[in-house]
This record gives sequence, structure tokens and C-alpha cells, in this order.
Amino acid sequence: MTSPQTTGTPARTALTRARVLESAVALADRDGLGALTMRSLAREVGIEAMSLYHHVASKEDLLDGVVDVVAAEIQDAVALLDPLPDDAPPSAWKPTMRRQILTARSVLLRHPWASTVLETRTSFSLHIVRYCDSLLGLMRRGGFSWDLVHHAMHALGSRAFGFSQELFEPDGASAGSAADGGAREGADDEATAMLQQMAEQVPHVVQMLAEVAHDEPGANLGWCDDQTEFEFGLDLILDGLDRLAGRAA
Amino acid sequence: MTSPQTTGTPARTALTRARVLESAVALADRDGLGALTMRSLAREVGIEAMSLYHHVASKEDLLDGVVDVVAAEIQDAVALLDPLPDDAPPSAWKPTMRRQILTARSVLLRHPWASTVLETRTSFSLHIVRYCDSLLGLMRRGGFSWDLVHHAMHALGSRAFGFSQELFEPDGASAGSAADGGAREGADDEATAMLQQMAEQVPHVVQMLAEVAHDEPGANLGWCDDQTEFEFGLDLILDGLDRLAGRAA
DNA sequence: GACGTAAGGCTTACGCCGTAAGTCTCCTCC
DNA sequence: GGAGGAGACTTACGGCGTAAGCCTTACGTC
Repeated sequence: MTSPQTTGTPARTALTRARVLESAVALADRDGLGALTMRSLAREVGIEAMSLYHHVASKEDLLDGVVDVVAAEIQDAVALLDPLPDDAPPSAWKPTMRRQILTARSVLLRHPWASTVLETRTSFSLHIVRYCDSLLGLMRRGGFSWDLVHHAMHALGSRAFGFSQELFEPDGASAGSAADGGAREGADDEATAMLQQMAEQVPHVVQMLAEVAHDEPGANLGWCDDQTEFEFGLDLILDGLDRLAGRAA
Repeated sequence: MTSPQTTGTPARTALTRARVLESAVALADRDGLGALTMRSLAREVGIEAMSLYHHVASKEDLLDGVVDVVAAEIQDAVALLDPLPDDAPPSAWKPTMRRQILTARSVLLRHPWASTVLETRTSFSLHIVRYCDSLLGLMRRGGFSWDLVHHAMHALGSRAFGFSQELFEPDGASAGSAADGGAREGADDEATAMLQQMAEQVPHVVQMLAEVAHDEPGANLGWCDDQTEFEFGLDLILDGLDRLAGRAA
């Protein structure tokens, strides 16, 4: 019995697929998706890279696994919401669905990398499908035909999970890759000059920036409140669906 | 800035940034985005990988460049549409914008990889911004406040460029990564058995698949007509915006 | 013409990545 | 107490983006 004190414990069998996936989520949360490599994850859990393959079949399988972890988080969060009572009117589908989707969003906001990974999945975990199932059930209770339910899921797209690709999200100045060569310093001057120069090329963009910027709290750029914009788009779709289902706005 | 390629010896100077970008687009069209590497692109244009860095600053710059090429294609295609006459009524914004967006979509459908790249850009080319500018202009002519214009762009998101992430797009069977270990053969049997087994876990999903599948032309899965679904979601949003701008549906 | 310059190629090399293949070492169960 | 396998480790391969340097050619200037 040549076992030192460290191996007399279940320390050897402590590592499971679940623990690997949890660590992967934690690593991505901390250092970003780019830092989630087999080698760095192995370091994180204290083994060598190749040993990870005892718990996941491949990197793709690992990514499948981490979105499953996040999906489970979503399900847990949604389950904590007040359930829809049996005698709720059909119109109750809308606020309930709204709440579920915003709950899913709140989870995804804790894992900013997750939406990117989710988008690249080619198959979906049971947790994801169950979440969708609950959305479908809500719409059926709202009187939707199956056809409308189907269209609705497509119309919502990733919004059903609480995110939408914000094409202009990144902070700071944008545009200019084709306009000129660079000049990366003096962001303020650069942005101002660029706007000036762009005023004739894209007058509406310039004017919108000017108009919308100054009656919002934040500074001149980064003036978008993502949450507000998400809810605006969500409500636009939900209201449209409600109307198609036969109710007035 | 210095463009002396007008001289009589074009043999050496034949390779330009524009030609590199065109080749990159062609390569991605033919072999997919994954095949677009510096080495393979260099092989494509007949030089070595490192020589590409005389025409693009980095891989990121290359990707900026290829979306710019696609964006220019979109602009060209949109420019061919009938212009909105000066005496058009405000309500004309909607069909016009619809047509522009569907035109953009038709271009992106020719370059299926482009939406993925577009999503990952951190700054936008002049072509892209100009396309947005024309959309903004249309909405202004429709009587939108600047605030509504702003919200509208967020609500449209990537749909403004003609794509939306179809979360269930991939053909064939989905789901099951968490349910069991694998069984990758006999897709039909597998799918049927899985549905059977999932019927109690996700009843609505199973029922929707059954209901919607048989009254559509295509086979049991892959029953979604992407174009129809895209237009459904687009119209839902455009109608909602029109209503917010003060017109009835 | 001669020559300096630099644009536009080439080669080599580095440090990442995912992972195929093989080995060692215990733990568990007959 | 011997077999077998789970779970770790080691080594190695090919591909990626790209830093760094060298060589050749074409052009502007005298």
C-alpha cells in the first residue's frame, strides 16, 4: 500500500463529465470563449489535455455540453416563476411568455459567450427542447393554430432564448475600414472627424446619432440600452402574434 | 493611394487587394468558410501565405474586406430596384423597405457564409453603413420619429440585412446530446424512436412536428421553407412598426 | 544609363490549436 | 490475487495565424 495521504481519498474519481462542464462554463465566464481550449480547461481542472477525452468525446461535444449546462440554468430559472393558473384567460399567454423569455435572457446575460455557442450548435439538448416546448404550450393556450405556433418560433428566432444579435453593439467608433487606412488614436477626434466626413455620405445615420444621442443618459456613443431595445423588439413581435391569433392590440 | 497599375507591365502588379478579396469570396463560396485560411487563399491566388500580408493587414482585415465585397454587391443589387418616386405617399416606406431587405437577402443567399462573418465584425464598412442609411431614410419618409427609427433598427437586427439565425435550420434529426450516448446510424429509426420517447417529455414539440409536417410539401423534417418564414417574421415587424408610426394595419 | 528605394514576392520559424496513439497505474470485482 | 478497465499521462502530428528576415524586380530621380 504505497498510497500517500492524498490518494487514500476519492480524489481520483472526483472528476466527472458534469464537473468538467461546470469548469468549462466557469472558465468561459471568467476569461471568455476564446480562452476555452482543451489545454486551458485541462489546466483548470488539474489534468492534462488528453485526459479530458475520457469525459467528452470532442471539443464539439464539450460545447454541446456547456450549452446544456446553461440551458439547464434557464430551465431552473423559468421554473421559479409563478405558474400560469389553470383558469387563466387565453390572453395570459403573452405576459407569461414575455416573462419566460426575459428570464432566459437574464441567464444568458450571465454567460455572454453562450449565445455565440448556442448559435453554432447543430443539435439541441433535451433542456433546450423542453424550454421550447413550454413556449409552444403557452401559445397553444393563447389559441394559436399549430401553423401560427410554427411561424411564431421562426419569427422569434434567437429572441426566444433571450438574445438577438446586436449588430452595432460594440462600444466606441465604428465604420471606416473601407474609408481610410486607420489612425487608431484620439478616438474622440477621429470619431468627430469621421462623422463630419460621413455627413454627406450617410446623412440619416449622422442625424440619427445626433438626435437620439442627446436625449439619452449615456454619452454620445454607446447610447443604446440593450435591455430596452430587446424588450421593444420582443413586444413588437408578441403584439403582432397576438393580433394574428385574433386578439386586438 | 498610389495607383500606378496603368503602366505597360501588369504582370507583376496584377495582384491587388481587390483581387485577393474577390478570390477569398470565391473560395468561401466554393469550399465554405472553414476553407478560407491564409494558406489556402494564397494557394488560390498563386502566391505564398505570407505574401498575402502585403494586401491585407491580418486575417481580421481580410474578413472585413470580404464582407465589404458582399456589402457592395448588396448595394449594387438595391440600386437596380425602382427608386421611390418623390410623390410617393408616406405609406410607401413599407413595400420599398421590404423589397430592399429581400434583395439584400437574395445576395446573402448566394454567399451563405457571409452572415456568419458579418455577425463577428466589430466595425462596419462604408457600404454597410450606406445601406443602413437608405433604410433610415425610408423610415423617415414613412413619418417615423428618430426614436422610432432607432428602435426599429434594433428590432430588425440582422433581419435588416436579410438573414436571421434559424436555430433549427440544420437538416435531419436533432436533439439527444443529453438524452443518450449516441447511436448515429439509422437516422429514420433513430428519429422515430426518439420522438416516441420524447412524446411525454416535450408533447407540444412532437405534436407540432406531426401537425405541420404533413400539410407541407417537403418530407417529415426539413419542412420549413426558409424564405416563407423569413418573410413572415419580416412582415410581422414591418406591420408592427407601421402601426407604431401611426398607420392602421 | 546608374542607382536608391520599396513594393511584392519567398522562406523559415514560433506558439498556439484539436486530437490520434500508446503507456502506466491504480481500483474494482470475480 | 489476478483480470480488466477507468482515468490519468506522454508523445507526436498536421494545421492555423503570423513575426521576422531575405531576395528580386520595377520605378523615380539624377
